[in-house]
Amino acid sequence: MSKYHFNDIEAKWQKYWAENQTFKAENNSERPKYYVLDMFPYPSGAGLHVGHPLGYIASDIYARYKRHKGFNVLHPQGYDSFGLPAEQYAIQTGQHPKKTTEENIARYREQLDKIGFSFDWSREVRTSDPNYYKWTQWIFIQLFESWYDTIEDKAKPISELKTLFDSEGNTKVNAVCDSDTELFSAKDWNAFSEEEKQQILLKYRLTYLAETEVNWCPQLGTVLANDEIVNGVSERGGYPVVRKKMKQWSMRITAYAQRLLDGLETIDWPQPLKDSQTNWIGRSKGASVTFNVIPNVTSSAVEKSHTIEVFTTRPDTIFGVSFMTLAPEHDLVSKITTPEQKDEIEAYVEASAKRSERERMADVKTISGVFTGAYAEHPFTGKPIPIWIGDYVLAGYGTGAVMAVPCGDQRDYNFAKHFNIPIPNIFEGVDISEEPFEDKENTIIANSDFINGLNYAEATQKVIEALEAKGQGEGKINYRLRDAVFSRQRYWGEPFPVYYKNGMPQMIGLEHLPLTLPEVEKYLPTEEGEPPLGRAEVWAWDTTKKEVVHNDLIDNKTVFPLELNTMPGWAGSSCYMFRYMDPTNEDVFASKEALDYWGNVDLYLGGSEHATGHLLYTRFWTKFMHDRGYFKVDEPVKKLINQGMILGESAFVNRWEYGISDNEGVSKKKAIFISDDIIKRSIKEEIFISEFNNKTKEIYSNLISFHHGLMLGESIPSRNQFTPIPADVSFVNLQNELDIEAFKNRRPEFKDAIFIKEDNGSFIVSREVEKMSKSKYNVVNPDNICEQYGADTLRMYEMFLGPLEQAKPWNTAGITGVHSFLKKLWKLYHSPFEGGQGDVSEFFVSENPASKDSLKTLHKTIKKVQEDIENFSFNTSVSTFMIAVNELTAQKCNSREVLEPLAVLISPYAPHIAEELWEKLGNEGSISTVPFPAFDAKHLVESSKEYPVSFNGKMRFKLELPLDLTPDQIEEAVMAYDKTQEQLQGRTPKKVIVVPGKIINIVG
RNA sequence: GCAGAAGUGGUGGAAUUGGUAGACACGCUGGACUUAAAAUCCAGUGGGCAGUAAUGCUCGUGCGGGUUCAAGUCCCGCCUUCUGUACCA
Repeated sequence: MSKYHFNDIEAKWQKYWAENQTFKAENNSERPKYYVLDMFPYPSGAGLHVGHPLGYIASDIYARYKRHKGFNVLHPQGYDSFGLPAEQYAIQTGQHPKKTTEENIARYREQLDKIGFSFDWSREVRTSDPNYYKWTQWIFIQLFESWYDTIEDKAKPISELKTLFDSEGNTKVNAVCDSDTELFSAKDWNAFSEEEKQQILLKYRLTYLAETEVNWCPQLGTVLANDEIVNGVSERGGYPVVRKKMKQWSMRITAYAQRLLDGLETIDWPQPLKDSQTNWIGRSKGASVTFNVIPNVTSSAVEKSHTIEVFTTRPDTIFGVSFMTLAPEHDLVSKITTPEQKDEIEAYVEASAKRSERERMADVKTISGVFTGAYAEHPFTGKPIPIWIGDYVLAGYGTGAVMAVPCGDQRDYNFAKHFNIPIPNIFEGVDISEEPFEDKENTIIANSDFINGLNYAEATQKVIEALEAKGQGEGKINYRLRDAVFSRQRYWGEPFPVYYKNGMPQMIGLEHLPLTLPEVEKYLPTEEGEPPLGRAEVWAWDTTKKEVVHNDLIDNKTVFPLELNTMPGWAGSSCYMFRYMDPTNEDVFASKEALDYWGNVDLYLGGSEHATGHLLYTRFWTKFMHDRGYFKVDEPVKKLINQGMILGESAFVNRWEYGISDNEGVSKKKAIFISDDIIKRSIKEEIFISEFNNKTKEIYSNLISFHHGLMLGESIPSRNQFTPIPADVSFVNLQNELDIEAFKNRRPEFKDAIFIKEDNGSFIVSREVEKMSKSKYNVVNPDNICEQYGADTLRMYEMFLGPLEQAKPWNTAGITGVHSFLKKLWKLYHSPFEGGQGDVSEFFVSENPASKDSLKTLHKTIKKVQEDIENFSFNTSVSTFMIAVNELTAQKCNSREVLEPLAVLISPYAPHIAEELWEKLGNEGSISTVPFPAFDAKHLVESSKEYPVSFNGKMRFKLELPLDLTPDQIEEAVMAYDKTQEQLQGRTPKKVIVVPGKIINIVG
């Protein structure tokens, strides 16, 4: 006995860790804290594939390393367990999403446990657990009860705002609010009805209910946030998205736009991720300008005076305005359109509303628009400017209207050219007959009254001053970021703690939370188009009994209807990292002591796909919680690393498209699959048809006669004569040979297919690297790897694949190298059993001092591994371990002095084998908190160096010299050396470069 | 279009401030052990040329220039691939 029985060893230690709560973090500790967090997993039905644990393994190594370094490490894990897939599955099967979610979590847990992570499971949270979402609802109420003060630049309780309104109205209040908020005095305010007051306060609350234009996805039956839409279709499922007006809860994230930008300076996140947040927030500096619409006396439609507000980044070009364009959805469109233009405008508005976002994006080339018949007055020249509508102007950005300056903007230029609108030139010495002049750095303004001859900056300044003097504009900063829609018309999410009294939302008292999700008989919207919660029969709030009661009791006096929407996926994941600090606290979100002790996350590992969604919302909520005094910190994550995706190597069987189309159609066509090596060879050697014919004839002679004539062509083979059909990678071995029977069983439609094989009888698939996913049949499961090679091998191999941040394909071929490394490591601690046979050996370490060489190996390994971990370069430390074990094996090292620290060094990477060896070495307890071996430079001190000697930069030979020589002595020694003279062949060197301890270069 | 990252053997990848390019591993080739296979162990392995050989020469880090005694690494100009993002006024 003493082979490396990894299965037994791993099961033993996983059990030990669980029973002894080895990785439980303390909220009170003398040791310094360190918080390592992983991406919050959504427990999908497909389970984990080998790509998922990559980041978890890296963070686990780091967490374990930090424990060896004496830190109190918080390394929790939990589940983001609300979400669409479970609900879609529920709709299809009728199973409660709670049930499938729990099953999926159980499977995830089993898989995670097998890999040997050092999670503190006592802190597990699940977003779908009422004890957890109670606090999500609580945060929602805090947001509802807050407004944003733009002077102090922080969120404050709404009660303070009411006090201000009581005493001075809203005229002097500096707050973030809806753009249509009207001004009122204290007197007005006090005269308002309670309902009117509530209506006004909604315009200030950080979460508010409003009629907003949303992205509606009919197939998913819900609205989506901007970051949930990719290329105009839903991120999940890829369904079309249309624009629709709905009453929705929104989050006033725009209040935090500037702070979300500024905060990026303070955190150590990858630049690309910061860049994408910066772009998403989209800050641009310019001015808002108000244009007065010229009343049209002949038109009854234009009676009132209207104004159009626009945002521009180029106030300096204001004299170049030759028309204005409104988004088709703009409120003014119906009000200013003249009767003559009415039909045409209405047709255009209707057509553009029907166009999905995707269509609009797909065709950016087509220029379209309609003249409204109305004119606006230029603020300086007073000239009339025609007002158009066009869908190149987006309703959602700025004010949904632009002052068009065709000479200085490509889109305005295209529009003007297309509709023959004049293009006045306001740039000095620039030809705009072919294209606009968009370069603001080299602008000199002309034909522009009081700003002639000025550059961009000067002109902008002057124009803003002039606009302010006229009361028709001001300098302004605009953000692309929109308020985030927070309602989803779905079942499987957090219920809002909200009921409606006269249509006005009311919060349920904090002491009555959680408001738990009701039961429904179906997970679909109601026939009336209400969300699934509309099907719940017990879903009304009794304000006297303070409980949820049957809908029949609704009287709108004491019993009121509850909100039917649920919260989006990001609700539960925006503050979870803080709840881990005190996850079982029933009285508060987390105790002040716990929040203050742990602060924020020191290291987070996750993919870059959450850049503009989850990671932005998390920063927003954290800043909000900070403002309201709950969190000491205002950023959730100090350092963030994006792990690269592990890609799958898909396998394809190549179907020969031999072009048969008999009278009865393609369905009769027999599938012929051709082994990939034959195809490659055929293409290379141009032996296409004859080879296939011969092979086909052998296997299925009837086919030749059946398809006679079509097999005889002498066309030159090419790849496009073959269609790659995906084959499950589990049916393919390391030699790319397909298990044909297994393939046929999985794909019955090919059970009669013909397989043209290699001469040796094998069938070779072609390979392609793609994203790993169930739909591509290229998923590799970690469980099988753990079973076959062990978790320690899996952990080390995932790290060995390459740099953490880089995307890389998974290829199981290399895993044997890592596995045999662990076997060699094991062997190092064992010696042949006396009188035994073969590889039978027993544990053995000697107490004798280690050799100088072995100590050198150990210490250079300590140095390198420590540096690697701190630089997150885990792939290189795996190589370092291999080198160390190879060297120690060669040195026949069996000394405890070296082998004991070696086990500690390797334990973050391969914890199970390290624990086992640690125990065999006679130690008590877990290796996990043993101090990391100290590096001692004295073992690396050398007395001589084998210098590479170069001639004109090319290394020719090596020369061993003592390290204590001066450069002059080195030069002397080199020049005296035979080989030097041989190289020089009598020439005298021009120069000799000596870098002591590094290199010698002889020039000449 | 814009922004970012990356291009090194048959493959994954090393090379920390410019200083021996290809560490480590896979794969492949040869050998040992075995009836055989697996496993294990040993040796070799960037291309080309010369040599029986030891060895020597030469070309080589996407392409073209440059700086330097010395460039995968620094500078300038291109090419390709990937990843975000896109009518943002």
